[in-house]
Amino acid sequence: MATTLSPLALMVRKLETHAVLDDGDRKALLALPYTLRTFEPSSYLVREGDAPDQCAVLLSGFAYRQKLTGAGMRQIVSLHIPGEPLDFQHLFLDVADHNVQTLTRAEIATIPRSALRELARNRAAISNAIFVNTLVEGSIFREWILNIGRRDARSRLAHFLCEFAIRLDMQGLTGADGYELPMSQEQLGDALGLTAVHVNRTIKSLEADGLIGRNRRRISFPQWDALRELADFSSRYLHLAQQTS
Amino acid sequence: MATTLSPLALMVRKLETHAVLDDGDRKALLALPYTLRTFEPSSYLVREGDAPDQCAVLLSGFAYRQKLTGAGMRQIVSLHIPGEPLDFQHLFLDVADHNVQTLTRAEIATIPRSALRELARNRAAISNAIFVNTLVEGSIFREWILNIGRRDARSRLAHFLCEFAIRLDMQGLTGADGYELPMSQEQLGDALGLTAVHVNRTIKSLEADGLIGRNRRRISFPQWDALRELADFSSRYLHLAQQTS
DNA sequence: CGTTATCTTGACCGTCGTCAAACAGGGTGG
DNA sequence: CCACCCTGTTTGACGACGGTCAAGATAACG
Repeated sequence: MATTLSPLALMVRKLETHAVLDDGDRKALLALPYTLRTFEPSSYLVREGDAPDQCAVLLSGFAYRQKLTGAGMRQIVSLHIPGEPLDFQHLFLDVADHNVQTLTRAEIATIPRSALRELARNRAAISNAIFVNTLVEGSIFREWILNIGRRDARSRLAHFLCEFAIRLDMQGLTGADGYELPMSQEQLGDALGLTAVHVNRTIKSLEADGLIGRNRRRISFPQWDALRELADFSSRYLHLAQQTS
Repeated sequence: MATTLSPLALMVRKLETHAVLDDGDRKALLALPYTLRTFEPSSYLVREGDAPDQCAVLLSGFAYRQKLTGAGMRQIVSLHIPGEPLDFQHLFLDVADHNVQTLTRAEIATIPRSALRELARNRAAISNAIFVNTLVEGSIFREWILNIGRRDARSRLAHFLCEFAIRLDMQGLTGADGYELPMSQEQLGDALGLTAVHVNRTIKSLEADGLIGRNRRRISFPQWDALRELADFSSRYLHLAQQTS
Protein backbone atom coordinates (compact mmCIF):
# COMPACT_ATOMS: atom_id res chain seq x y z
CA MET A 1 0.00 0.00 0.00
CA ALA A 2 2.84 2.34 0.80
CA THR A 3 4.51 1.71 -2.53
CA THR A 4 5.41 4.84 -4.42
CA LEU A 5 3.22 5.00 -7.49
CA SER A 6 5.11 4.80 -10.74
CA PRO A 7 4.53 7.76 -13.03
CA LEU A 8 3.47 5.27 -15.68
CA ALA A 9 0.69 3.83 -13.51
CA LEU A 10 -1.86 6.17 -14.98
CA MET A 11 -0.95 5.01 -18.47
CA VAL A 12 -1.47 1.40 -17.39
CA ARG A 13 -4.86 2.37 -16.05
CA LYS A 14 -5.70 3.96 -19.37
CA LEU A 15 -4.68 0.88 -21.33
CA GLU A 16 -6.72 -1.30 -18.99
CA THR A 17 -9.81 0.71 -19.79
CA HIS A 18 -10.19 -1.29 -22.97
CA ALA A 19 -7.97 -4.34 -22.55
CA VAL A 20 -7.19 -7.02 -20.01
CA LEU A 21 -3.64 -7.13 -18.71
CA ASP A 22 -2.17 -9.56 -16.23
CA ASP A 23 0.35 -8.83 -13.50
CA GLY A 24 3.26 -9.66 -15.75
CA ASP A 25 2.03 -7.22 -18.37
CA ARG A 26 1.59 -4.48 -15.80
CA LYS A 27 5.04 -5.00 -14.36
CA ALA A 28 6.57 -5.02 -17.80
CA LEU A 29 4.91 -1.73 -18.67
CA LEU A 30 5.97 -0.14 -15.41
CA ALA A 31 9.51 -1.39 -16.00
CA LEU A 32 9.79 0.46 -19.31
CA PRO A 33 12.64 2.95 -19.47
CA TYR A 34 11.43 6.51 -19.66
CA THR A 35 12.50 10.10 -19.30
CA LEU A 36 10.43 12.60 -17.36
CA ARG A 37 10.12 16.18 -18.52
CA THR A 38 7.89 19.11 -17.70
CA PHE A 39 6.70 21.38 -20.49
CA GLU A 40 5.24 24.86 -20.41
CA PRO A 41 1.83 25.55 -21.97
CA SER A 42 1.79 25.48 -25.78
CA SER A 43 5.09 23.62 -26.05
CA TYR A 44 5.48 21.49 -29.13
CA LEU A 45 6.10 17.82 -28.36
CA VAL A 46 6.02 16.64 -31.96
CA ARG A 47 6.01 18.63 -35.16
CA GLU A 48 4.58 17.54 -38.48
CA GLY A 49 7.44 16.11 -40.49
CA ASP A 50 9.41 14.93 -37.45
CA ALA A 51 10.61 11.35 -37.20
CA PRO A 52 10.55 10.81 -33.44
CA ASP A 53 12.40 7.91 -31.83
CA GLN A 54 10.50 8.34 -28.57
CA CYS A 55 6.86 7.89 -27.72
CA ALA A 56 5.26 10.40 -25.36
CA VAL A 57 2.80 9.71 -22.56
CA LEU A 58 0.95 12.49 -20.80
CA LEU A 59 1.26 12.16 -17.02
CA SER A 60 -0.30 15.39 -15.83
CA GLY A 61 -1.84 18.40 -17.50
CA PHE A 62 -3.49 18.44 -20.91
CA ALA A 63 -2.34 18.22 -24.50
CA TYR A 64 -3.77 18.25 -27.99
CA ARG A 65 -2.98 17.30 -31.54
CA GLN A 66 -3.35 19.84 -34.24
CA LYS A 67 -3.00 20.44 -37.97
CA LEU A 68 -2.68 23.67 -39.94
CA THR A 69 -3.98 24.57 -43.38
CA GLY A 70 -1.72 26.28 -45.85
CA ALA A 71 -3.57 29.49 -45.07
CA GLY A 72 -2.61 29.12 -41.41
CA MET A 73 -5.97 28.07 -39.97
CA ARG A 74 -5.63 25.69 -37.06
CA GLN A 75 -7.71 22.60 -36.41
CA ILE A 76 -7.35 20.70 -33.17
CA VAL A 77 -8.00 17.05 -33.99
CA SER A 78 -7.86 15.57 -30.50
CA LEU A 79 -7.57 16.43 -26.87
CA HIS A 80 -5.65 14.36 -24.34
CA ILE A 81 -5.96 13.88 -20.61
CA PRO A 82 -3.47 12.45 -18.10
CA GLY A 83 -2.51 8.86 -18.69
CA GLU A 84 -3.06 8.93 -22.42
CA PRO A 85 -0.40 8.05 -24.95
CA LEU A 86 0.21 11.02 -27.22
CA ASP A 87 1.94 9.51 -30.18
CA PHE A 88 2.12 5.75 -29.96
CA GLN A 89 1.44 5.84 -33.66
CA HIS A 90 5.13 6.56 -34.07
CA LEU A 91 5.79 3.02 -33.04
CA PHE A 92 4.84 2.15 -36.60
CA LEU A 93 4.75 5.36 -38.58
CA ASP A 94 8.04 7.07 -39.20
CA VAL A 95 7.00 10.60 -40.00
CA ALA A 96 4.55 12.68 -37.99
CA ASP A 97 1.53 13.88 -39.96
CA HIS A 98 0.41 16.41 -37.35
CA ASN A 99 1.62 18.47 -34.42
CA VAL A 100 1.35 17.57 -30.76
CA GLN A 101 1.27 20.39 -28.26
CA THR A 102 0.71 20.87 -24.56
CA LEU A 103 -2.38 22.79 -23.58
CA THR A 104 -1.35 23.47 -19.99
CA ARG A 105 1.89 22.93 -18.16
CA ALA A 106 2.35 19.18 -18.43
CA GLU A 107 4.54 16.33 -17.31
CA ILE A 108 5.52 14.00 -20.10
CA ALA A 109 7.22 10.63 -20.01
CA THR A 110 9.03 9.68 -23.18
CA ILE A 111 9.67 6.03 -23.85
CA PRO A 112 12.17 4.86 -26.47
CA ARG A 113 10.34 3.55 -29.49
CA SER A 114 12.57 0.50 -29.59
CA ALA A 115 11.78 -0.54 -26.00
CA LEU A 116 8.06 -0.19 -26.53
CA ARG A 117 8.19 -2.06 -29.82
CA GLU A 118 10.05 -4.90 -28.25
CA LEU A 119 7.60 -5.11 -25.40
CA ALA A 120 4.69 -5.19 -27.83
CA ARG A 121 6.45 -7.93 -29.79
CA ASN A 122 6.93 -10.11 -26.72
CA ARG A 123 3.62 -9.56 -24.97
CA ALA A 124 0.52 -10.07 -27.02
CA ALA A 125 -1.74 -8.54 -24.39
CA ILE A 126 0.22 -5.29 -24.46
CA SER A 127 0.27 -5.23 -28.22
CA ASN A 128 -3.50 -5.73 -28.17
CA ALA A 129 -3.99 -3.03 -25.58
CA ILE A 130 -2.07 -0.52 -27.70
CA PHE A 131 -3.97 -1.55 -30.78
CA VAL A 132 -7.33 -1.21 -29.06
CA ASN A 133 -6.32 2.19 -27.74
CA THR A 134 -5.55 3.22 -31.31
CA LEU A 135 -8.89 1.90 -32.51
CA VAL A 136 -10.81 3.80 -29.88
CA GLU A 137 -8.93 6.94 -30.87
CA GLY A 138 -10.02 6.27 -34.42
CA SER A 139 -13.61 6.00 -33.28
CA ILE A 140 -13.32 9.35 -31.56
CA PHE A 141 -11.97 10.88 -34.76
CA ARG A 142 -15.02 9.63 -36.60
CA GLU A 143 -17.35 11.11 -34.04
CA TRP A 144 -15.54 14.42 -34.36
CA ILE A 145 -16.01 14.32 -38.12
CA LEU A 146 -19.73 13.83 -37.54
CA ASN A 147 -19.80 16.50 -34.88
CA ILE A 148 -18.05 19.12 -37.00
CA GLY A 149 -19.70 18.12 -40.23
CA ARG A 150 -23.29 17.78 -39.15
CA ARG A 151 -24.11 19.49 -35.88
CA ASP A 152 -24.76 23.18 -35.31
CA ALA A 153 -22.64 25.22 -32.93
CA ARG A 154 -24.73 24.65 -29.81
CA SER A 155 -24.92 20.89 -30.17
CA ARG A 156 -21.34 20.72 -31.29
CA LEU A 157 -20.05 22.51 -28.22
CA ALA A 158 -22.37 20.56 -25.95
CA HIS A 159 -21.08 17.33 -27.44
CA PHE A 160 -17.51 18.36 -26.84
CA LEU A 161 -18.25 19.21 -23.21
CA CYS A 162 -20.01 15.88 -22.67
CA GLU A 163 -17.15 13.91 -24.19
CA PHE A 164 -14.62 15.65 -22.01
CA ALA A 165 -16.70 15.01 -18.89
CA ILE A 166 -17.04 11.30 -19.62
CA ARG A 167 -13.39 10.84 -20.49
CA LEU A 168 -12.22 12.57 -17.33
CA ASP A 169 -14.59 10.39 -15.38
CA MET A 170 -13.25 7.22 -17.00
CA GLN A 171 -9.74 8.14 -15.97
CA GLY A 172 -10.82 8.86 -12.40
CA LEU A 173 -10.10 12.57 -12.76
CA THR A 174 -13.55 13.88 -11.98
CA GLY A 175 -13.91 16.85 -9.73
CA ALA A 176 -16.84 17.17 -7.36
CA ASP A 177 -18.85 19.38 -9.63
CA GLY A 178 -17.94 19.71 -13.26
CA TYR A 179 -14.39 20.45 -14.32
CA GLU A 180 -11.92 23.14 -15.19
CA LEU A 181 -11.85 23.44 -18.97
CA PRO A 182 -8.14 23.75 -19.72
CA MET A 183 -8.43 25.84 -22.86
CA SER A 184 -9.22 29.30 -24.17
CA GLN A 185 -12.27 30.00 -26.30
CA GLU A 186 -9.89 30.45 -29.21
CA GLN A 187 -8.62 26.90 -28.73
CA LEU A 188 -12.15 25.65 -28.23
CA GLY A 189 -13.00 27.18 -31.58
CA ASP A 190 -10.01 25.45 -33.17
CA ALA A 191 -11.28 22.15 -31.83
CA LEU A 192 -14.83 22.71 -33.04
CA GLY A 193 -14.24 24.32 -36.40
CA LEU A 194 -15.68 27.63 -35.18
CA THR A 195 -14.30 31.07 -34.47
CA ALA A 196 -13.53 32.24 -30.95
CA VAL A 197 -16.26 34.88 -31.19
CA HIS A 198 -18.89 32.37 -32.09
CA VAL A 199 -17.72 30.01 -29.36
CA ASN A 200 -18.21 32.83 -26.89
CA ARG A 201 -21.74 33.45 -28.05
CA THR A 202 -22.53 29.76 -28.03
CA ILE A 203 -21.19 29.20 -24.51
CA LYS A 204 -23.20 32.12 -23.25
CA SER A 205 -26.26 30.78 -24.96
CA LEU A 206 -25.89 27.40 -23.25
CA GLU A 207 -25.32 29.20 -19.97
CA ALA A 208 -28.37 31.41 -20.47
CA ASP A 209 -30.48 28.31 -21.00
CA GLY A 210 -29.18 26.84 -17.77
CA LEU A 211 -27.60 23.90 -19.57
CA ILE A 212 -24.17 24.63 -18.15
CA GLY A 213 -22.84 26.70 -15.29
CA ARG A 214 -19.66 28.74 -15.59
CA ASN A 215 -17.20 30.28 -13.23
CA ARG A 216 -14.17 31.43 -15.14
CA ARG A 217 -13.15 28.27 -16.95
CA ARG A 218 -14.89 25.93 -14.59
CA ILE A 219 -17.86 24.27 -16.22
CA SER A 220 -20.63 22.63 -14.20
CA PHE A 221 -23.63 20.67 -15.35
CA PRO A 222 -26.85 21.65 -13.60
CA GLN A 223 -28.90 19.82 -16.23
CA TRP A 224 -26.69 17.02 -17.43
CA ASP A 225 -29.47 15.07 -19.13
CA ALA A 226 -30.76 18.06 -21.03
CA LEU A 227 -27.25 18.94 -22.17
CA ARG A 228 -26.61 15.40 -23.25
CA GLU A 229 -29.83 15.43 -25.21
CA LEU A 230 -28.98 18.67 -26.95
CA ALA A 231 -25.51 17.28 -27.69
CA ASP A 232 -27.02 14.16 -29.23
CA PHE A 233 -24.41 12.40 -27.13
CA SER A 234 -24.16 8.64 -26.94
CA SER A 235 -21.04 7.18 -25.36
CA ARG A 236 -21.00 4.15 -27.61
CA TYR A 237 -18.15 5.54 -29.67
CA LEU A 238 -15.92 5.61 -26.58
CA HIS A 239 -16.24 1.83 -26.25
CA LEU A 240 -16.42 2.00 -22.48
CA ALA A 241 -17.89 -1.43 -21.96
CA GLN A 242 -15.26 -3.18 -23.95
CA GLN A 243 -12.49 -5.14 -22.33
CA THR A 244 -10.79 -7.22 -25.01
CA SER A 245 -8.66 -10.01 -23.62
CA MET B 1 1.92 -16.06 -65.12
CA ALA B 2 -1.21 -17.95 -65.95
CA THR B 3 -2.07 -18.43 -62.27
CA THR B 4 -5.58 -17.36 -61.39
CA LEU B 5 -5.35 -14.34 -59.16
CA SER B 6 -6.78 -14.84 -55.72
CA PRO B 7 -9.56 -12.42 -54.89
CA LEU B 8 -7.55 -11.43 -51.84
CA ALA B 9 -4.53 -10.42 -53.91
CA LEU B 10 -5.68 -6.81 -54.05
CA MET B 11 -5.91 -6.74 -50.26
CA VAL B 12 -2.35 -8.01 -50.02
CA ARG B 13 -1.29 -5.27 -52.37
CA LYS B 14 -3.01 -2.72 -50.17
CA LEU B 15 -1.30 -3.99 -47.02
CA GLU B 16 2.04 -3.93 -48.80
CA THR B 17 1.60 -0.24 -49.54
CA HIS B 18 2.74 0.51 -46.03
CA ALA B 19 4.40 -2.64 -44.75
CA VAL B 20 6.91 -5.24 -45.88
CA LEU B 21 5.64 -8.78 -46.18
CA ASP B 22 7.62 -11.86 -47.17
CA ASP B 23 6.44 -14.75 -49.30
CA GLY B 24 5.24 -16.71 -46.28
CA ASP B 25 3.14 -13.77 -45.12
CA ARG B 26 1.61 -13.36 -48.54
CA LYS B 27 0.79 -17.04 -48.85
CA ALA B 28 -0.71 -17.08 -45.39
CA LEU B 29 -2.95 -14.13 -46.23
CA LEU B 30 -4.03 -15.66 -49.50
CA ALA B 31 -4.76 -18.93 -47.68
CA LEU B 32 -7.23 -17.27 -45.33
CA PRO B 33 -10.73 -18.72 -45.45
CA TYR B 34 -13.24 -16.32 -46.89
CA THR B 35 -16.72 -16.06 -48.28
CA LEU B 36 -17.43 -14.09 -51.44
CA ARG B 37 -20.62 -12.10 -51.81
CA THR B 38 -21.89 -9.44 -54.13
CA PHE B 39 -23.93 -6.55 -52.77
CA GLU B 40 -26.21 -4.08 -54.48
CA PRO B 41 -25.57 -0.32 -54.12
CA SER B 42 -26.37 1.09 -50.67
CA SER B 43 -26.39 -2.30 -48.96
CA TYR B 44 -25.47 -2.26 -45.31
CA LEU B 45 -22.44 -4.41 -44.49
CA VAL B 46 -22.23 -3.45 -40.84
CA ARG B 47 -24.68 -1.52 -38.70
CA GLU B 48 -23.84 0.52 -35.66
CA GLY B 49 -24.42 -1.70 -32.63
CA ASP B 50 -23.63 -4.92 -34.48
CA ALA B 51 -21.06 -7.35 -33.10
CA PRO B 52 -19.70 -8.88 -36.30
CA ASP B 53 -17.71 -12.10 -36.23
CA GLN B 54 -16.45 -11.54 -39.75
CA CYS B 55 -14.16 -8.91 -41.21
CA ALA B 56 -15.00 -7.51 -44.61
CA VAL B 57 -12.62 -6.70 -47.45
CA LEU B 58 -13.72 -4.76 -50.51
CA LEU B 59 -12.71 -6.55 -53.70
CA SER B 60 -14.45 -4.49 -56.33
CA GLY B 61 -16.71 -1.47 -56.32
CA PHE B 62 -16.77 1.22 -53.65
CA ALA B 63 -17.96 1.49 -50.08
CA TYR B 64 -18.13 4.02 -47.28
CA ARG B 65 -18.50 4.33 -43.55
CA GLN B 66 -21.15 6.58 -42.15
CA LYS B 67 -22.69 7.85 -38.94
CA LEU B 68 -26.04 9.49 -38.30
CA THR B 69 -27.00 12.20 -35.85
CA GLY B 70 -30.10 11.83 -33.72
CA ALA B 71 -31.79 14.29 -36.06
CA GLY B 72 -31.07 11.99 -38.98
CA MET B 73 -28.28 13.91 -40.68
CA ARG B 74 -25.74 11.66 -42.33
CA GLN B 75 -21.97 12.08 -42.26
CA ILE B 76 -19.76 9.88 -44.36
CA VAL B 77 -16.54 9.42 -42.43
CA SER B 78 -14.51 7.47 -44.97
CA LEU B 79 -14.53 6.19 -48.49
CA HIS B 80 -13.07 2.86 -49.55
CA ILE B 81 -11.65 1.57 -52.79
CA PRO B 82 -11.02 -2.00 -53.93
CA GLY B 83 -8.51 -3.91 -51.85
CA GLU B 84 -9.20 -2.04 -48.65
CA PRO B 85 -10.27 -3.71 -45.43
CA LEU B 86 -13.62 -2.29 -44.37
CA ASP B 87 -13.82 -3.22 -40.73
CA PHE B 88 -10.65 -4.81 -39.50
CA GLN B 89 -11.27 -2.82 -36.36
CA HIS B 90 -13.69 -5.58 -35.41
CA LEU B 91 -10.73 -7.81 -34.87
CA PHE B 92 -10.37 -6.01 -31.56
CA LEU B 93 -13.53 -4.02 -30.97
CA ASP B 94 -16.67 -5.99 -30.30
CA VAL B 95 -19.39 -3.49 -31.14
CA ALA B 96 -19.56 -1.40 -34.30
CA ASP B 97 -19.64 2.34 -33.67
CA HIS B 98 -20.67 3.27 -37.21
CA ASN B 99 -22.31 1.88 -40.33
CA VAL B 100 -20.55 0.44 -43.35
CA GLN B 101 -22.37 0.62 -46.67
CA THR B 102 -21.65 -0.12 -50.29
CA LEU B 103 -21.62 2.84 -52.60
CA THR B 104 -21.85 0.89 -55.84
CA ARG B 105 -22.46 -2.75 -56.54
CA ALA B 106 -19.54 -4.41 -54.81
CA GLU B 107 -17.85 -7.72 -54.24
CA ILE B 108 -16.98 -8.37 -50.64
CA ALA B 109 -14.87 -11.09 -49.07
CA THR B 110 -15.64 -11.81 -45.44
CA ILE B 111 -12.99 -13.44 -43.33
CA PRO B 112 -13.76 -15.04 -39.97
CA ARG B 113 -12.52 -12.83 -37.19
CA SER B 114 -10.93 -15.80 -35.45
CA ALA B 115 -8.86 -16.83 -38.47
CA LEU B 116 -7.56 -13.34 -38.98
CA ARG B 117 -6.77 -12.92 -35.32
CA GLU B 118 -4.83 -16.11 -35.24
CA LEU B 119 -2.87 -15.16 -38.31
CA ALA B 120 -2.00 -11.82 -36.74
CA ARG B 121 -0.93 -13.59 -33.57
CA ASN B 122 1.42 -15.92 -35.40
CA ARG B 123 2.88 -13.57 -37.95
CA ALA B 124 4.29 -10.33 -36.63
CA ALA B 125 4.63 -8.82 -40.10
CA ILE B 126 0.93 -9.26 -40.78
CA SER B 127 -0.01 -7.89 -37.40
CA ASN B 128 2.19 -4.87 -38.15
CA ALA B 129 0.71 -4.44 -41.58
CA ILE B 130 -2.82 -4.37 -40.18
CA PHE B 131 -1.77 -1.98 -37.46
CA VAL B 132 -0.09 0.37 -39.92
CA ASN B 133 -3.16 0.26 -42.13
CA THR B 134 -5.24 1.30 -39.12
CA LEU B 135 -2.82 4.12 -38.33
CA VAL B 136 -2.94 5.48 -41.85
CA GLU B 137 -6.72 5.38 -41.70
CA GLY B 138 -6.48 7.39 -38.50
CA SER B 139 -4.30 9.92 -40.27
CA ILE B 140 -6.91 10.26 -43.00
CA PHE B 141 -9.59 10.84 -40.36
CA ARG B 142 -7.51 13.69 -38.94
CA GLU B 143 -7.11 15.26 -42.35
CA TRP B 144 -10.87 15.03 -42.88
CA ILE B 145 -11.44 16.79 -39.56
CA LEU B 146 -9.15 19.56 -40.76
CA ASN B 147 -10.78 19.62 -44.16
CA ILE B 148 -14.32 19.86 -42.84
CA GLY B 149 -13.45 22.11 -39.94
CA ARG B 150 -11.25 24.66 -41.63
CA ARG B 151 -11.57 24.74 -45.40
CA ASP B 152 -14.29 26.43 -47.42
CA ALA B 153 -16.46 24.49 -49.82
CA ARG B 154 -14.28 24.91 -52.89
CA SER B 155 -11.05 23.85 -51.22
CA ARG B 156 -12.85 21.13 -49.33
CA LEU B 157 -14.25 19.55 -52.45
CA ALA B 158 -10.97 19.99 -54.30
CA HIS B 159 -9.15 18.26 -51.45
CA PHE B 160 -11.56 15.37 -51.55
CA LEU B 161 -11.08 14.96 -55.29
CA CYS B 162 -7.30 15.05 -54.94
CA GLU B 163 -7.30 12.46 -52.19
CA PHE B 164 -9.46 10.13 -54.20
CA ALA B 165 -7.22 10.51 -57.24
CA ILE B 166 -4.07 9.72 -55.30
CA ARG B 167 -5.56 6.77 -53.49
CA LEU B 168 -6.86 5.23 -56.71
CA ASP B 169 -3.44 5.74 -58.19
CA MET B 170 -1.72 4.05 -55.25
CA GLN B 171 -3.91 1.00 -55.69
CA GLY B 172 -3.20 0.84 -59.41
CA LEU B 173 -6.79 1.72 -60.32
CA THR B 174 -6.11 4.84 -62.32
CA GLY B 175 -7.98 5.39 -65.52
CA ALA B 176 -6.31 7.11 -68.44
CA ASP B 177 -7.79 10.49 -67.71
CA GLY B 178 -9.34 11.19 -64.34
CA TYR B 179 -11.86 8.82 -62.84
CA GLU B 180 -15.51 8.00 -62.50
CA LEU B 181 -16.68 9.46 -59.20
CA PRO B 182 -18.84 6.68 -57.76
CA MET B 183 -21.24 8.84 -55.80
CA SER B 184 -24.14 11.25 -56.11
CA GLN B 185 -23.81 14.90 -55.15
CA GLU B 186 -25.98 14.13 -52.14
CA GLN B 187 -23.43 11.57 -50.95
CA LEU B 188 -20.61 13.94 -51.77
CA GLY B 189 -22.30 16.47 -49.53
CA ASP B 190 -22.59 13.89 -46.76
CA ALA B 191 -18.86 13.27 -47.02
CA LEU B 192 -17.97 16.94 -46.99
CA GLY B 193 -20.41 18.28 -44.42
CA LEU B 194 -22.30 20.25 -47.09
CA THR B 195 -25.72 20.05 -48.70
CA ALA B 196 -26.26 18.52 -52.11
CA VAL B 197 -27.30 21.89 -53.51
CA HIS B 198 -24.13 23.57 -52.39
CA VAL B 199 -22.02 20.69 -53.69
CA ASN B 200 -23.63 21.22 -57.05
CA ARG B 201 -22.78 24.90 -57.07
CA THR B 202 -19.26 24.22 -55.90
CA ILE B 203 -18.56 21.57 -58.51
CA LYS B 204 -19.83 23.86 -61.22
CA SER B 205 -17.67 26.64 -59.89
CA LEU B 206 -14.54 24.46 -60.09
CA GLU B 207 -15.59 23.42 -63.56
CA ALA B 208 -16.18 27.01 -64.65
CA ASP B 209 -12.67 27.89 -63.52
CA GLY B 210 -11.26 25.04 -65.58
CA LEU B 211 -9.90 23.30 -62.48
CA ILE B 212 -11.77 20.11 -63.24
CA GLY B 213 -13.49 18.68 -66.26
CA ARG B 214 -16.76 16.82 -66.03
CA ASN B 215 -18.67 14.40 -68.13
CA ARG B 216 -21.51 12.99 -66.13
CA ARG B 217 -19.72 11.59 -63.09
CA ARG B 218 -16.37 11.36 -64.74
CA ILE B 219 -13.94 13.88 -63.36
CA SER B 220 -10.80 14.92 -65.20
CA PHE B 221 -8.00 17.19 -64.16
CA PRO B 222 -6.94 19.64 -66.84
CA GLN B 223 -5.03 21.71 -64.28
CA TRP B 224 -3.96 19.24 -61.63
CA ASP B 225 -1.38 21.53 -60.04
CA ALA B 226 -3.78 24.42 -59.74
CA LEU B 227 -6.44 22.18 -58.23
CA ARG B 228 -3.96 20.74 -55.78
CA GLU B 229 -2.94 24.21 -54.78
CA LEU B 230 -6.51 25.32 -54.23
CA ALA B 231 -7.12 22.13 -52.24
CA ASP B 232 -4.11 22.83 -50.05
CA PHE B 233 -3.31 19.21 -50.69
CA SER B 234 -0.18 17.54 -49.39
CA SER B 235 -0.01 13.77 -49.55
CA ARG B 236 2.05 13.46 -46.38
CA TYR B 237 -0.96 12.28 -44.39
CA LEU B 238 -1.34 9.28 -46.68
CA HIS B 239 2.12 8.05 -45.64
CA LEU B 240 2.92 6.87 -49.13
CA ALA B 241 6.66 6.68 -48.67
CA GLN B 242 6.48 4.54 -45.61
CA GLN B 243 7.24 0.83 -45.70
CA THR B 244 7.61 -0.39 -42.13
CA SER B 245 9.30 -3.77 -41.88
C1' DC C 1 -41.91 5.29 -72.90
C1' DG C 2 -43.22 6.32 -68.20
C1' DT C 3 -41.26 6.57 -63.68
C1' DT C 4 -37.89 7.81 -60.56
C1' DA C 5 -33.51 9.48 -58.92
C1' DT C 6 -30.25 12.97 -59.72
C1' DC C 7 -28.81 17.31 -61.23
C1' DT C 8 -29.55 22.25 -61.88
C1' DT C 9 -31.19 26.78 -60.97
C1' DG C 10 -33.44 30.72 -58.54
C1' DA C 11 -35.01 33.31 -54.58
C1' DC C 12 -34.58 33.86 -49.96
C1' DC C 13 -32.86 33.20 -45.29
C1' DG C 14 -29.91 32.21 -41.21
C1' DT C 15 -25.87 30.69 -38.98
C1' DC C 16 -21.63 31.81 -38.44
C1' DG C 17 -17.48 34.79 -39.76
C1' DT C 18 -15.24 39.40 -39.79
C1' DC C 19 -13.87 43.55 -37.92
C1' DA C 20 -13.43 46.41 -34.17
C1' DA C 21 -13.73 48.10 -29.72
C1' DA C 22 -14.45 47.77 -24.84
C1' DC C 23 -13.69 45.17 -20.72
C1' DA C 24 -11.71 41.98 -17.17
C1' DG C 25 -8.03 39.58 -15.03
C1' DG C 26 -3.23 38.36 -13.92
C1' DG C 27 1.36 39.23 -13.99
C1' DT C 28 5.38 42.50 -13.98
C1' DG C 29 8.12 46.23 -12.79
C1' DG C 30 8.65 50.83 -11.05
C1' DC D 1 0.73 49.64 -4.15
C1' DC D 2 -0.26 51.11 -8.52
C1' DA D 3 0.53 51.80 -13.56
C1' DC D 4 1.11 49.06 -17.33
C1' DC D 5 0.65 45.35 -20.46
C1' DC D 6 -0.75 41.18 -22.34
C1' DT D 7 -3.96 37.70 -23.06
C1' DG D 8 -8.49 36.37 -23.06
C1' DT D 9 -13.46 37.46 -22.87
C1' DT D 10 -17.45 40.03 -24.24
C1' DT D 11 -20.35 42.80 -27.25
C1' DG D 12 -22.09 45.16 -31.49
C1' DA D 13 -22.65 45.97 -36.40
C1' DC D 14 -22.31 44.04 -40.60
C1' DG D 15 -21.46 40.74 -44.29
C1' DA D 16 -21.00 36.26 -46.56
C1' DC D 17 -20.96 31.49 -47.07
C1' DG D 18 -23.70 28.02 -47.19
C1' DG D 19 -28.61 26.21 -46.07
C1' DT D 20 -33.62 25.90 -47.29
C1' DC D 21 -37.41 25.50 -50.23
C1' DA D 22 -39.22 24.74 -54.51
C1' DA D 23 -39.50 24.05 -59.31
C1' DG D 24 -37.84 22.49 -63.65
C1' DA D 25 -34.40 19.87 -66.52
C1' DT D 26 -31.81 15.59 -67.39
C1' DA D 27 -30.56 11.18 -67.22
C1' DA D 28 -30.98 6.39 -65.63
C1' DC D 29 -33.92 2.29 -65.63
C1' DG D 30 -37.43 -0.89 -66.00
